[in-house]
This record gives sequence, C-alpha cells and structure tokens, in this order.
Amino acid sequence: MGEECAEVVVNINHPDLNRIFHYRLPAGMGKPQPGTRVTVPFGSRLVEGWIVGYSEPEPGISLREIAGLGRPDFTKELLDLARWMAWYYLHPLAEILELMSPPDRPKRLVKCTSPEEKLSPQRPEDFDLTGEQQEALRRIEEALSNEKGERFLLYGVTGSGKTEVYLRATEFALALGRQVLYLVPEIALTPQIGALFQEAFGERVAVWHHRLARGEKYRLWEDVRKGAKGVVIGPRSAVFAPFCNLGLVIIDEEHDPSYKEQERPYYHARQVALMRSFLNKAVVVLGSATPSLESFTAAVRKRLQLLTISRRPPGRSLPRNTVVDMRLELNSGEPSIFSRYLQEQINLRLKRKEQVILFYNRRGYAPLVFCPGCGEVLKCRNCSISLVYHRQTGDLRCHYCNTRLPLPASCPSCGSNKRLCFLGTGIERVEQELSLLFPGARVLRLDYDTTRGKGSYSQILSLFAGKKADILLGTQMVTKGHDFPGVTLVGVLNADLSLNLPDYRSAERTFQILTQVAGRTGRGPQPGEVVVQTYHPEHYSIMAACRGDSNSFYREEAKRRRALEYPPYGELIRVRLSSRREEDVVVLASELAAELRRQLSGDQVAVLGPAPAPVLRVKGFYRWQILLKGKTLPLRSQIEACLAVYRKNNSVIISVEVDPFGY
DNA sequence: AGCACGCCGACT
DNA sequence: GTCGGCGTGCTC
Repeated sequence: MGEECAEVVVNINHPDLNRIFHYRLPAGMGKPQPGTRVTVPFGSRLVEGWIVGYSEPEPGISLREIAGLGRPDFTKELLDLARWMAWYYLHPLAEILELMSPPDRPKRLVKCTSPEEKLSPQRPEDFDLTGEQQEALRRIEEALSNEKGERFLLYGVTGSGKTEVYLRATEFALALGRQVLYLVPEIALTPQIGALFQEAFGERVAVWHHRLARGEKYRLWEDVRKGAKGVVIGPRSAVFAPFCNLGLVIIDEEHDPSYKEQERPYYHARQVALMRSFLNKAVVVLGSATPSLESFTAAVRKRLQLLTISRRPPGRSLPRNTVVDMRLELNSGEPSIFSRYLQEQINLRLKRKEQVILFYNRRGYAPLVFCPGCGEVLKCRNCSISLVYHRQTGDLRCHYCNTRLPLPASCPSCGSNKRLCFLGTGIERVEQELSLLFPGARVLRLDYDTTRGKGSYSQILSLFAGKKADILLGTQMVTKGHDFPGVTLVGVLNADLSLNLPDYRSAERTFQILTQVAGRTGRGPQPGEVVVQTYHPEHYSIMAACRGDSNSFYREEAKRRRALEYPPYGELIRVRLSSRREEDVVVLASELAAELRRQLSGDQVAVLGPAPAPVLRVKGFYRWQILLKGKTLPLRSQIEACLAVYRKNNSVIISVEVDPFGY
C-alpha cells in the first residue's frame, strides 16, 4: 500500500538528477507547502532541495526521510511559473528554482537605511491626456476592474506619452489594492523611471536591480511579499518578485532584445511575464513604438488588444526624415563617413546652439588590423574573430572574449616589422573625424568603453542633458528611451551595420533601431530632423523606418518570416555543442542530429544541421549547432530525452536555447 | 555533482 | 601485504 510522499527536486546541476525524488516526511508533521526548502539525505551525503509536490512513489524504492525543513521559498504560483519555464525552456527545474530563489537573509539586518522619505509631492494631474491616451487608459482601467487578465499592446509612436499612461494605470491598480510589475529593458533605465514613479507613489515603489546590497534586496523582497510595496520596477529579474497580489504588468519597450537573457537559462522576460500574469489573471500592457513582430502578430490575431497612439501631444511633431544614399556620395568628391548633407545639417545646429545625436554602431577605432607584409588579419587566439584596435587604450581587443593585448611591434604571423594597417571605421575614429570637421563642437562619446566606470553612464547623459555638449556620439546606447528636448538633429551614420548580422531578426532590429533613434529628436518645441546614411536606401526596413510607415514594414517582414517559417510563424530551438576539441564536437553533433531526426521524424519539425556556429570558436571552445524548426511544443519531452543521452559525453557541452536571438 | 566501490601498480 | 590511482555507477 502506497503512502503520500514529498516530491523533492535536489539542487544539483546534473542531467541524471533532473527529476523528482520521493521522501518521507518526519513523523508528527503536517505537509509543508510545495516550494519549501529542504535538506535531504542523498546517497551518502546531505543535499539541499525543494519540495515541489506530493505523490505516491513507484513501489520498490527504499524511501528515506527529509532531514531538515527550511523556509518556504516559493508560493504555488511561483512554483508553477518555474515548472512552466523548465518545460518551455528545456531547462533543469533545480536551476530555475535557484535563479528564482529569494535573496538570503543577511547575517546582520541593518536598521532602516531607507533615506528619510522626502515628502513626495503629489504629481500634478492638471495636464491633459490626448484623446488617444485617454482611450488607452480607459480600456486598461476597465480591464483592471474586470479582473479577467486581459492583455494589451500599447502601440504608440515615440514621444507619444506612453509613460503617462503607465503612471495613471499604475495609480488605478494601486487604488484597487493590486500590485504592479513594471519591467524595463536595462538596469541603466531603472533610476529614471524609478524616480518618476517614486515621485508619484512614494514609498510604495520598489526599484529592484541585481546590484543592490544584500540586505537591501532581502528587505525589498520581504516588503513585496507582505504587500508593503505596491510597485516593483526593474529589469528582467524583477519578473520573479514575490508578489502576493499582482494585478498589473507593464512591459516597457517590449521589443527590446535586452529582455532576452543571454546566458543560461536563456529565458525571455516578456514571455515569462506573460505567463506570470496568466497565472495571476493580471492585466498586461506591452508598450512600444516599434513592437516585436511577435507582439504585433499577436495583436493581429487578437491575442493582444491593440491600443494605438498615433500622434505626439499637440505642438510636438514627428521628425522630418532624409535618406542619404552613400553610394552616390562615394562617387562624388572625397569620401567621408559624414555626407555633405549631414555636415551641413550639423553645422546648422551648431550655429543655432541646438543639440545633435549621432549613432554609429561599432566599438573601437578600427575593426580590422592587418599586416602589409603578408596580408594576414590579426585574429584572437581563443576565438575565430578579428581583433579590434582601440586607440584610447592603445591595445587590441577581442569583442567576444574580452582578451586584450598590446599592439605588436611586428607582425605575429610573418615577423615583418612593417607598420600594421588599420582597416575600417569604429566609433573612436568617427569621434576623431568629428573633431577635425567641427573643431569647435563639444562632443561626448557614449559606448561600452566610456561607460565602464561607476556612474559614468548617467554622468555622460546628464552632461548632455545640461547642454554641456553639442554632440552625443554613441552606439546602441543612444537609441534607448532618452528624452533630450534640446536635440533637433539625429544622424545615423551607417544604417546598414545591423542589417548584416547573422540573425533572422536583423531587418526587424534595423527598423526598430532606426525608428527609436529617430524618436530621440523633436521632443522639445523645435521640430526635429533625422538624417539616415545608407548604402541600401531601397531596403524595406530602412525605407519603412525613414517614412515612418511601420505598417508596410510589418506586412513585408511578416511575409518573409512566414515564408521561412521563422518565429512567430514557427518555433525555433537552437542546440549548441561546444568543446575544446573540434573533432569531438563534429562527431557528437552529427550523431545527435541523426538521433533527433529519428526521434522527431514527421513533417512537424525540421532538424537543420549540424553546422558550425556563425563564430566557430569562442574562448577556446569550438561550437557547432543544430536548429529545430517547427512545432516543437508537443515534442519537448522527446527532445529532452534525446539530449539527456548525449549529455553523458562529458567532453562536449550541450546547451539549448529556445527562441534564440541570432542563429 | 559528489561519493563509494572496485580493481590493479609501487611502497613504508 | 596495503596505500592510492581514477574508471563506473548510483543517488528516493
């Protein structure tokens, strides 16, 4: 006769242990709730784990008893979320639970360190929403009252006041006694939004990010769990906050690729947030001026309700767009990274004391360094990638593994001591040329390398906001949600760079970046202008972005993705194998691919590859990959079983990425 | 992952 | 005789 036993997941990361073990409860004790942390005897040692449920074990296994009970780490809802993630992302449950675990209680709980709350002035409610903003807000409020967990896509052009809608929806949710999760794409953006919300809602707002001190984290988590905090603002990981009464989830800039975790377990915070709100029947608002094709399609299919804001508030017009065909520019006069038209426009702003943002998406000074003696391009010794010359630090760097080495005096390949040549243009070279062309201009550079120091990111931005500079030259970083009313010109120096990435999303990314960066201008009383330099002026994503015609972009992009059955018209899973020995990877990859073909046979899933990864070698590891395309959702367990077998080979690491970014 | 068990070489 | 090398196999 069976007996109800606790199902325990042990916190050890090994493919053989990615399952449930049954344990007896100590005598004279009720059932601890699933999600409770436990210590259990495991073989000859004690290990940590969690109770995840109760059931009757198979007959014939010798049961042992739970050795120790810990705190309840997860509510049923969070546990269900973890289970869903483990299933959907083909990832060990233990590792997901570890990721979601609440912060440890610090040894010494510091007395209240929260700075004496500056009396938060109630935000003035006196300025009017536009009709479209009002309508969006009304529908969200209605949904909050209905408590049916409705989902919205707030599709509002840049500068249309989406944040104001979020603020008022939050106010409404709080008034109903519900908690609010507000996701932002990056840590860098949390302080700004956080300050705005704290001003409106004072102490009820928790600004969460991973760099908080341990005690602070612990206290915030506890406050959220008890309901003392009504709003949690933060990046990806904030999606795991222990809400007790979640009513509204806002995903700001929902298209932003930063929501996708780039390391294990490769989850997408937007997707997790959607599942979490489903489990809570919470209302979701996905907001963007350039929705992901996934969300756009979901709106077309009525899985998201569409809320549109098509106009900026009165007096704020959308910028004028000019496309410069750099091919024609090349044929006439001396070539420069700055077209003559853009130079004229920059000069005009400088004369008028207006500000300029320039976007150039390539770090360093020169992306290629080569030897004129033998023609060899200098490569990283750990990665199959060219080294980039950084002038500021005078060294060569690998942008994949971060290796740095001094610029060699002679060619490492042929020994010639002819001077090495720099090929191509990075942002440092653009900066240099900028100072030659506009000697009087004050230029700030915003990229990965100028923002290493603590606080340097916000320092650069506040210098620019305080008009201490005329030109802000930056990489991707300048495209994200900033609001500089003094900017009347945005220049995109090379719109094509993101088009050639090995990613089926490259056209979408290009469209989004161009539209977003264009949206950084004309946010003040003066109208804005955008100048886009490109060698592909006829490309659909560049044309659509420049004309502000997003519908034609989505139509074209949807057509292409559908034809190739890429997401959202098919699911994609990338299985990556890596090892220090290339032959091991090649052999195992082809065996695994053959086995997957056998297991998943049928026309539902295509097994593509194996093929070398776009960058074959990174950090000394050779990487090959297999792509699964098609209806993979019903086949998760077959895929999992198949991988488990091949993971027994311990010289080759197998990692799985569901819905990968890039190939 | 860890840890025990097991089956062969050189050592106080 | 036994100490210890790390291959193999198991963990409710």
